[in-house]
Amino acid sequence: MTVRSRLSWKDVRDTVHDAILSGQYVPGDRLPRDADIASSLNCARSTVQRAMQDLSDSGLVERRRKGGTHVRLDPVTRATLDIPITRREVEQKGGRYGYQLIRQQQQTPPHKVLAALEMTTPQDLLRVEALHLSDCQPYMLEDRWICLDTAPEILDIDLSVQSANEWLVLNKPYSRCDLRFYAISADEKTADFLGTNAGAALFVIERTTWIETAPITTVRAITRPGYQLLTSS
Amino acid sequence: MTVRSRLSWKDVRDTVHDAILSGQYVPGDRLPRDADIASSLNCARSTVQRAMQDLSDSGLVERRRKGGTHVRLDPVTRATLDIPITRREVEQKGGRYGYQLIRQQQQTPPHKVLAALEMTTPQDLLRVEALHLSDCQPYMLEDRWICLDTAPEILDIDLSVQSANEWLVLNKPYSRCDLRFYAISADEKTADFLGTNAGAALFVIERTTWIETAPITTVRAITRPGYQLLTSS
DNA sequence: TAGTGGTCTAGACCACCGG
DNA sequence: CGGTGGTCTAGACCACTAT
Repeated sequence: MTVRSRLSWKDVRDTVHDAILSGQYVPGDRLPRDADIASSLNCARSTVQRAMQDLSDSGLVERRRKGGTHVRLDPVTRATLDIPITRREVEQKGGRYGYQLIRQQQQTPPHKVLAALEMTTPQDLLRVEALHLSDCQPYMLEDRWICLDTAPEILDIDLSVQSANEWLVLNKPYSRCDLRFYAISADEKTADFLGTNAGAALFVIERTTWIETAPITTVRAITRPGYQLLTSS
Repeated sequence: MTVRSRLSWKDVRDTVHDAILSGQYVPGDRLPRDADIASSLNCARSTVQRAMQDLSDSGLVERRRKGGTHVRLDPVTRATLDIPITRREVEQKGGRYGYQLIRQQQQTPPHKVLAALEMTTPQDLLRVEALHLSDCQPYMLEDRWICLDTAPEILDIDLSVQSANEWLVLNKPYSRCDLRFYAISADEKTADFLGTNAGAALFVIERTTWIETAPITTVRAITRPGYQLLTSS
């Protein structure tokens, strides 16, 4: 007799995952009830629950009360992205971080910015343009709008020393964050800042954050040529 | 006396989250032990555990045995992306989906492709080039390499009818997926397929999948001008 | 080695929703 | 209405690691 060690929820998850990978269940199929899986694998139902929760989170199965658990008909590729503070990103890639404040002034935002922030009443925002450097080479150009109602303390910060990116992340935790990725052709001014030629294809990250419903900031970060964004494993 | 209903783990999560948002705990601070939070909120420790797990998953806190739970020093913006089958993506945006097979042939992959698939021994792969359409307009150009050892059945599929994208997703579940995003300048041929001009900035999605350690496919999907990728949620 | 998070269990009740 | 997943509890033991 071999003494089997207790099953962990990861074991259960992998068992079910393997059953799906092997074709034992195909998209649309209904899986056994949690309780049945539990008794057939000889573990507690809550262990199965934990395993199925994980499979559900990763987009492989769909669960509904009474409806049971089904292999997703339309599987999605679900990925997690981690976007660190720019300083850390540069340092993690082995570069020496540098930072230049380009411009900082209160001004009336264009409608596009108001819309991104989901603001209804127009009001002046703080606009900050800055350049992040890696080993003294341009790394990322950011054009940021900050809501002074939500983050008035930013006016007391010397943004030529500490980047708005860093100050905000450390001092203004958000409860919601929208991200948007796309490509643009560099215009003259942008190309100049990033040390490339007008027309170069650049990767852009737009990020807008709120605390509850109050807008904090929206930023358009234009990366240097060749920049790539990877999933975090 | 009001009778308080039982606390859910989401209540606990929000309570702790709010304490951090309000500045009661700042980055680096140590939070109370789960057991203490449990008794102070009058719920079970496993309820607190569930809540803290969620906060940890979302990148707000860091947990270590014996070390306790700390507010993350270097908060990351953590986002989840859902990338559906291209046909679904087009349809969800309200377009009529179309598909054209451009070329399909077995050939020796360049080193770059081998490296992406983490293959050591060179061997012929199936290369498939295809164009996805939305309302008869070019939507996405894909250049795909498929590993015939892992997915030999693909040779029996008529890829002029069903896209490799769709067949693979439905029939070859993967256990690992790498994604990579960047921008390129359209070359003549690409511009022609996508109905734009050479030099246009295009957003590119590269995806490579494995089942366990066996490579399945790697694909470079070049999107039409103006394409944007958004976070789910 | 001792403190802390991670997990498992068995049981109970609830919430949702399909038939 | 009844079946299914979702959650809470109380307790136990384990695994990791800071001290």
